[in-house]
Amino acid sequence: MGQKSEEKRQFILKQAREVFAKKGYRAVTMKDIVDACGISRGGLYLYFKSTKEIFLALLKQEEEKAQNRFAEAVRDRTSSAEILVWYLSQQVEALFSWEDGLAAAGYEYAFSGGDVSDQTARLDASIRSLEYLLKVGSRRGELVCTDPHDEARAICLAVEGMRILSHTGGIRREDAEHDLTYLLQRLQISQGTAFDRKP
Amino acid sequence: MGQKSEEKRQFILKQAREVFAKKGYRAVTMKDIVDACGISRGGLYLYFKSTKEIFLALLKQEEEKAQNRFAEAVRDRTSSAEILVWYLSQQVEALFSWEDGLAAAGYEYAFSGGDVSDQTARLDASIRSLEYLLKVGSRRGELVCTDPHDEARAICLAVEGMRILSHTGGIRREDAEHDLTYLLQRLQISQGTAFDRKP
Amino acid sequence: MGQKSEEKRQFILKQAREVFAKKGYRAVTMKDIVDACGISRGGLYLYFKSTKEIFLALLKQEEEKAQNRFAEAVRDRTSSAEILVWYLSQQVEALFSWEDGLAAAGYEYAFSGGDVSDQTARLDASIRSLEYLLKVGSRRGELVCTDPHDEARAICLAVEGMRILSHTGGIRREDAEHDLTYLLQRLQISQGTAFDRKP
Amino acid sequence: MGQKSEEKRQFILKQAREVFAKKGYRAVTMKDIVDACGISRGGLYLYFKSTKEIFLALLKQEEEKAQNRFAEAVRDRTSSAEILVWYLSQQVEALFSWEDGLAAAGYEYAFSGGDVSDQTARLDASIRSLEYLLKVGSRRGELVCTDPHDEARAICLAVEGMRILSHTGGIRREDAEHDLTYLLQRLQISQGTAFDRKP
DNA sequence: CATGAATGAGAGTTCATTCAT
DNA sequence: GATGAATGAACTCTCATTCAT
Repeated sequence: MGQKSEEKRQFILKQAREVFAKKGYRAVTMKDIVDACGISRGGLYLYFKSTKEIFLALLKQEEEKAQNRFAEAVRDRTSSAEILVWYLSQQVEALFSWEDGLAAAGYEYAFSGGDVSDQTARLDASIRSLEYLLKVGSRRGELVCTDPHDEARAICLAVEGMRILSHTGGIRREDAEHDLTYLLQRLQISQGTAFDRKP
Repeated sequence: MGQKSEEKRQFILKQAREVFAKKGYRAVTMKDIVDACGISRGGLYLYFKSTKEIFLALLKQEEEKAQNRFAEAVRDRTSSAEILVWYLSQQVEALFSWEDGLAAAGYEYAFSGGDVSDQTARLDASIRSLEYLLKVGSRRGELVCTDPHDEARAICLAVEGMRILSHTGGIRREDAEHDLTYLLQRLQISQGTAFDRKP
Repeated sequence: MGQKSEEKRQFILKQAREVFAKKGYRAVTMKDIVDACGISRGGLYLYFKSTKEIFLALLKQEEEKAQNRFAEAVRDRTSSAEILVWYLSQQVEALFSWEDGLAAAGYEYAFSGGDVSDQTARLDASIRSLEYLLKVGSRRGELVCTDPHDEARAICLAVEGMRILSHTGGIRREDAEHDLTYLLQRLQISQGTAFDRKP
Repeated sequence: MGQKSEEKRQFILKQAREVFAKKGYRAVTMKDIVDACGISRGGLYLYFKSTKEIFLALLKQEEEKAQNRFAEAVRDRTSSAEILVWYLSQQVEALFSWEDGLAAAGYEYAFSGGDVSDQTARLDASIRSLEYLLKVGSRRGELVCTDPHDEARAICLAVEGMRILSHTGGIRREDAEHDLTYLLQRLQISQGTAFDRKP
């Protein structure tokens, strides 16, 4: 009807995600995805007309997930510091799980001259969220931060650094967790909130 | 073998660098390099047997340059804080100039499953250098840093974040400079050394 | 079988005619026709099993129209010369209108090794009609023609030449009209009949 | 050197000519030509990048031949009538020989929206040549023609008609020769020159 | 009757790699 | 050493045709 079978479309995206996670962006061919899905060459073209189109659809899913992530962190938590800790910890965890599988391909896509406005927007949103938490937390005395905006940027840059390194094998999970702990320590988050944080 | 050969080899690398800087890693074909060098297809194979081999040779050159960079920062400077400021400023500057042209291709190479031990080593060296400067500077009272190792890592991660963003268009030069300033401010570097820093 | 079917068949032919007129013969795909008709792929196959079959059906319609054309020219006209002038003028006019839209595709079909007996028959019929008119007109003193058969062929060949050129852009409407006038002049058609000819 | 091997280029064109003569324009694939030449897929692309490019090269050759044809007709002949007869006879002969093998493909190319300026130019040149011969011949009393320009057009149109019919099987060689004879008769070419004409 | 998702053969095109000169 | 024509594998994309619903 509307878009062929939405179910099949989702199935293709699911399989394609693994392919992109394993091979990056540029190296992926339509044949790779056809093989991963066990469908025919022509069949795939009924749903997507290029690897780029598939990848963009995946990035869109990614974006939605990211938006949910913050909402999820806020739910059931009252202290800003708590939210902050949970939000960042969860992000760092994600780097080393299948959840961040598309990041490498995403960078490659960006290098390939793809439109990066989505990714830029995501980073900006992340910075704003953090800034807000720092501001509120600071006002309530849950943490110490004289310059919420710059501090939010600094933290996001460091997380971004962890992300790229996690995908190139330049950093191990334990190190990343340790580094995050250090960043949080500097905020002098009052005890009681900080260390029941693991997602 | 002969001297003539080495000269040509260097010429090829020089031309290839531009190609990789412009097209990334995966998109580069032997033909691209042949065209950029104005030599014959077969001729190129006498020196390198794949784009990968060429790229690895370029990475090796990069590494040597990076090593020199710290040595250069140290030369003619006595204050640790001064060295630190100069070293970091220069790195951030590089991100937005041709000097960092291979970075994007380097990431792509890493994503492609290439050996990243060189790049990891480079990061480690950078962290160690920073840690050393922080330790010495702190002892001499030029700056404030209670945890040199973790702080060095935090700064390097942020710089790494700037690097990737600078190549995907996610950050502008002014913002990066501002962010670096903030990172340095936190070290409370005593006045007089900090702001004559531009490379 | 049913009346409903025949209606749809005609609808398909009507839409297909436009497609063939626009894209020629070989370039037309079943998909083109499916799209032009707004029906399903499978649906089309219920009526025609290939583009060739559709095109043949269209050619058959053409043939019927051509037969009517002469009958129409004869109706309400008594002078042979008048009929002749009207018949040829109308044919030349047709070349530059949608009426001859299938001609280009028809040639292509012929080149593709399709059966051309229909088209040959059409030409022969045209020659015979002309020959008859020349004979009668000559006998009645309405025009001058010593060799009706050969003259009929000569005229038909020239019209055929105009047809192909009109479709390749090799001749303009005004030129074709001028050329036809010249051919008619040679027959010395007595004044009074010749120049009220436009269809 | 300049254009790979000119010899091979000519070889490809020679083989391709047969393919186009047999299959028309649109139906010809690069693979057809590759097979006809016994070379590799990639090899062909070194010389031509599409069937269109090959076909255009062939049309260019064709054009050169056509130019030579008139020059050849003029050589060793003094009477205009003689030249005219020879020139036209030879053209009609060509229709039924391998010499005109590309005509069908040429029409198809024109229908496909290809650039027809060359073909139009060729027809114009032919008309001009004929007009000139008729004018001179008429002045010298070798033939009778009151309207050289229109007559030249009429003859060329008829020849064009013969051409298309010869390729669709709509006319036989004998008929075409007979038709040409009729066209020449009308010019009342004085005996002695006309019938030693066969090329 | 009618639909439209699915198939797979085949066309176009590019490139790493070889090899005779 | 150096050349560049030649090869053939691999990839993208399109369509005629089928078939379960």
